[in-house]
Amino acid sequence: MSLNKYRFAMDEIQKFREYIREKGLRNTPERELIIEEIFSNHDHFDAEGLFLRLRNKMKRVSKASVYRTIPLLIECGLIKEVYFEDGHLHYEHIYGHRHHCHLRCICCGSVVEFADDRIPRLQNQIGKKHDFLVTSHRFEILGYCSECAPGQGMQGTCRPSGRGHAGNQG
Amino acid sequence: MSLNKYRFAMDEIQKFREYIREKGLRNTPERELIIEEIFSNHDHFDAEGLFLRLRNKMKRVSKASVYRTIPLLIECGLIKEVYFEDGHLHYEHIYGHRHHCHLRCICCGSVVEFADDRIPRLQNQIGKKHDFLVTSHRFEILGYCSECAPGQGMQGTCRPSGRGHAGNQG
DNA sequence: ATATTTATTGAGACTCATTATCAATAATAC
DNA sequence: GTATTATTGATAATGAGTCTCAATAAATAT
Repeated sequence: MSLNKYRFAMDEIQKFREYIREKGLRNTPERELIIEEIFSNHDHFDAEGLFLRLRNKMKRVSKASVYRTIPLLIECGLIKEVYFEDGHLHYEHIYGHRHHCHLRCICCGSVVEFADDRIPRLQNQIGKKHDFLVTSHRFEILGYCSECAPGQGMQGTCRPSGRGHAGNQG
Repeated sequence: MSLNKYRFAMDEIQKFREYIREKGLRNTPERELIIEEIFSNHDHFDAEGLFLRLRNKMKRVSKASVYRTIPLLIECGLIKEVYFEDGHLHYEHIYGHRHHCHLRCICCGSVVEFADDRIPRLQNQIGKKHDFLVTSHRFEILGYCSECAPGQGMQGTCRPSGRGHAGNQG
């Protein structure tokens, strides 16, 4: 882990500690290990994978604690859900990503991140119109990546989407 | 079921029959019962609820058949996934809805549909930019509805989100 | 009509992600 | 240091969704 990354994780741990204190909860080494692990990597992750990464590094944290910590991190805004695929949720942490959305291949599952200034504007206008206090949005565009586009021959590599079906959207 | 609604469902069943034929599959009364039930109602639905609705109307269709039919209906574009909440996916059928997105209250779970002409345009521009053949999108705005907005007193009615956590998004 | 082929069905077993249980432990407040 | 009580880990329980398999029934050919 680079010095930089470590410093970033420290900032996030600090934010988490404050949140915990405000809620009258308790700070624990297990929770800090989980946050450090999340912020040591910029990829999307899921609960099981996170648990295994910790275990492989000999950080003893139970699966139950991983599952219990994720909602706390969501509540304090350090991570967010990005999509439901293969029967479970996938998350990402907020550091070092400007706010962005996802373009996802419905064939091979590959994901491209994108950002567009018009999206937050749209979000706010629509929220105002319907009298919602908007906190966030999720914009996901689905289709075929260049590798998987029909008629390009690469379709054999596409895996069927697993449990929960990540299928088409109108 | 009004005459009108019945006619609509027939159109959809027709579309489904063609899809089934093209794929070399077989049409069955169970599948037709499932489609009729879906199109008899304009609300969002989930697999379990659909199964129970059928059962309450004494239409004998097994849960397995419900689960097996849903992906077929997604593939042929008659229904689509709208969100993952309370540990499972929720769907809607396409009839009588122009394409729209959802504004969802992260507190009480209420959903408002909205449509905006700028969204499909955005989708296409972004798809082109990243060399994706776009088929669809899902734009979900999260926040607090007017009933649940912080500082408005109604927060006691908010239910915690269940399994899978429908929590905040950046 | 009848026979043939094979997709579909239903019941229930199974998988696997997530949550609940509970006794032991350990943060925090006093 | 003691009391209070949130948290932990191990594991049981839950529940959504899938698989299995023998029986059934569409579609098609005869």
